[in-house]
Amino acid sequence: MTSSFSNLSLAEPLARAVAEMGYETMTPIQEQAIPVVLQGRDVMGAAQTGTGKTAAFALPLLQRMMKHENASTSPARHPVRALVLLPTRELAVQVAEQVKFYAKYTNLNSAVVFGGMDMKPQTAELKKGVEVLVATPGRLLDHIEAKNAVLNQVEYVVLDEADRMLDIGFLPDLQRILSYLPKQRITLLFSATFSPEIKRLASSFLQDPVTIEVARSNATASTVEQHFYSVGADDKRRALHQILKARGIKQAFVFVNSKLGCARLARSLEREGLKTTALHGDKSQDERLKALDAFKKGEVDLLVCTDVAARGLDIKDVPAVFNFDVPFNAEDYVHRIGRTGRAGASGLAVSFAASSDQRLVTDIEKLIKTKIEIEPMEFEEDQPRKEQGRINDGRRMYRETGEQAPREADAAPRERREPRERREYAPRPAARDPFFDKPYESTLAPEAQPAWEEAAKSTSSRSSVSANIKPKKKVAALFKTAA
DNA sequence: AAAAAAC
Repeated sequence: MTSSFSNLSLAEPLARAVAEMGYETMTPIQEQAIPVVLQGRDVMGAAQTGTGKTAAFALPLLQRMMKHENASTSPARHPVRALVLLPTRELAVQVAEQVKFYAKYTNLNSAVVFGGMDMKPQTAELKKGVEVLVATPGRLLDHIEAKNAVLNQVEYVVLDEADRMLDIGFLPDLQRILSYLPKQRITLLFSATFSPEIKRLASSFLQDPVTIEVARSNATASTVEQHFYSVGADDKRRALHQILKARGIKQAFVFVNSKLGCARLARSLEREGLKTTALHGDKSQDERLKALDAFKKGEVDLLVCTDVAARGLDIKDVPAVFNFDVPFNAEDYVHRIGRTGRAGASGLAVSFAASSDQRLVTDIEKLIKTKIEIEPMEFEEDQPRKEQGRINDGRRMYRETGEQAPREADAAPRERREPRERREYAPRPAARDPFFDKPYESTLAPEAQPAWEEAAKSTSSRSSVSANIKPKKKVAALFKTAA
């Protein structure tokens, strides 16, 4: 029997917010996780994308915090009692909004801190006193080091998208953050994907955890129709146009593997008449938030993005996801296509696989335990390919039709060009630098060292390679090219 | 083969 939120006997202020949200029946992950979190147990929770994981931890957490209000401190001060960590800034914003909504009738304050934006307003917010802090790792460390955030009274830590937070790129920051927290605390990990290694690593962060798996982890939502088409790189745009048209798709995520590819594709599609915006990590944070907002409001139809948008983003009724490139990690496939088919809605996921992507497709097949047929892409006849080539006067022409492209001035207005972006796309070859001749020294703060060493011991050899070794590899590469 | 996360 599925149970409703009303049987939960949530505190009245929370029940009111839940009702306002329109929630009635709990999703399976909510049904299973909420009672366990209310008991104060550590949790490792896996559930498919789009099934309400945020509410599954936020509601019971707020409920407990209301019950044990100011248990450990004087009422005059508001120390951070719950910390929620996320792997991208946009996700931090989204989760913070949700937490704020659930807590709106309680006395609990919440705030969000993330990089790419001015420190000052965040600092001011923190000084007011915040019980629930939502954050991305780097900026949180900044605030900790600036003594804007004191975390020694944290009772709850949530790692959302936990497998990402524990991966090699985030682990050092995460370790440092955890080293500032009391050892006695409740830790909650949530994700749609958990590899066996990550599960093992995760258990070293948890005390006697309850594992909740409402579906096999790594499972895709059954409401998403998935297709793989065999398409060469040059035909992908044509294929995209055709499928959008044939299936009458109004809005879609279009995932690309690199930031440069993302910026280029967005520009091409815009020029080809599609309402498009790009979201990737080389844009300013302001532009990132604006791009996402425009897509949410339906002002643009296509969000061309990197994996910055692969996880967690909850946008209602997006009917389709395109993998313009097959993702390098099979897990990212699960997360990417999880942007559609949310909350029981139906969705379409279309991936373009070049022949060189065969291995990646096999990886995905293994992960989701589903046979993938790569279908041939059949193009409608007499649709001339409009490939553009440079001609002498610098103007462009369409190769196959011979038709000349409009002058820049006549063309549709482009997005404002960013000089910064261009610089980063054309890095100069690295010069030999005396720095690299010195042995690498850890830049970790001394107080973080023990935690770091502990992590190195407890993780697999692959994970322990992280921050210390990488620079050495670079050194080796430099010597090779120099020799 | 890349992206993300701090200045």
